[in-house]
Amino acid sequence: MPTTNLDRRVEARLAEHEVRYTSGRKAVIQALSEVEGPRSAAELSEIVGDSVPLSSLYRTLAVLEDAGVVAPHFSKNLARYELAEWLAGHHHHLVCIDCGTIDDIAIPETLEVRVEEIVTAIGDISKFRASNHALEVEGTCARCA
Amino acid sequence: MPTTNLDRRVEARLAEHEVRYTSGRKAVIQALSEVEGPRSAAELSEIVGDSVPLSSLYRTLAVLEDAGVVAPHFSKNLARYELAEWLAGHHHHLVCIDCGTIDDIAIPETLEVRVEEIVTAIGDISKFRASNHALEVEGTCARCA
DNA sequence: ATATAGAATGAGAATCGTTACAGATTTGTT
DNA sequence: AACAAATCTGTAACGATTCTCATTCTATAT
Repeated sequence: MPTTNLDRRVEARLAEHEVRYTSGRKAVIQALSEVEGPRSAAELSEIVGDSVPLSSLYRTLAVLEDAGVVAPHFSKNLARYELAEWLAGHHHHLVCIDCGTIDDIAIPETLEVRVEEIVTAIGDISKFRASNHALEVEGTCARCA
Repeated sequence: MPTTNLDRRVEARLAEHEVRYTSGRKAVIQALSEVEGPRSAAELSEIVGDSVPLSSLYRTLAVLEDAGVVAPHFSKNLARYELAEWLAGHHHHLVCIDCGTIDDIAIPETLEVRVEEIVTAIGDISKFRASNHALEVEGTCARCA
């Protein structure tokens, strides 16, 4: 089990939260780093196999979420997890209204700047202090089209 | 039970889908029209009381969603419903990272146009057919600030 | 190296929100 | 009133998630 750069960053973050970077947690991080978008516990279980039992998987996700290493997304009554933005980079979401799959999409800097301008404007007209944002685009994915 | 303008619009929409606008369905619509943001089945049950049993409430929400009268919103493993955008108006969401509350926010037309341009651009660079969108702004709400 | 304390694990039971089922009731039509 | 279809409702079933607790592991002190 090689220690990647990602591993090092996760380990450091977990250390701040005084929890260990165990092999089960490593397996989940590894799995999440290999897929495109958020994945449910069941989907992750498919990937990691018997090495991480379902009950441990759920607990692992809770620990990782708590430490800010992964972030949950909810759709169709089920939670899907992905690496937090400081690990995966800022991105937006394409949500398929047919199959529920969520794909990440990073947009060109020029567009991103325009999104940020809008978010700033929203902060100005509301009593809300914005710290992050995501554009959720709903529609039909290539597979369901 | 007076028939409001909202009732008439909902009734027409349901008629298109060949379902009736019964008193239970009316009660749910009424409840949703009186609150600020999305509400879960349990929360709605609190409002409508015994007049709509929980199992009926769930089925009612399914019927209304099917007809496009209400729209679900997922967070923390539970579905919250609100009136569809053609009834409540297009809006975005302010998600408080502290208390979890989601507030609706409608933005000025000039900003909305810019959001739509960005969504269109995203559709162009991906193989995704966008039908709707929502800007999810994360941050701290006035109460938690 | 070994002992020890705290952290982490794993199998199964329990819980929660939600859906499916089936019989009873209501509605519109004739 | 009589009928067929739509709707309702209590209960059972279900899937996703959380909890429990006995066991295993790990870091640290000795």
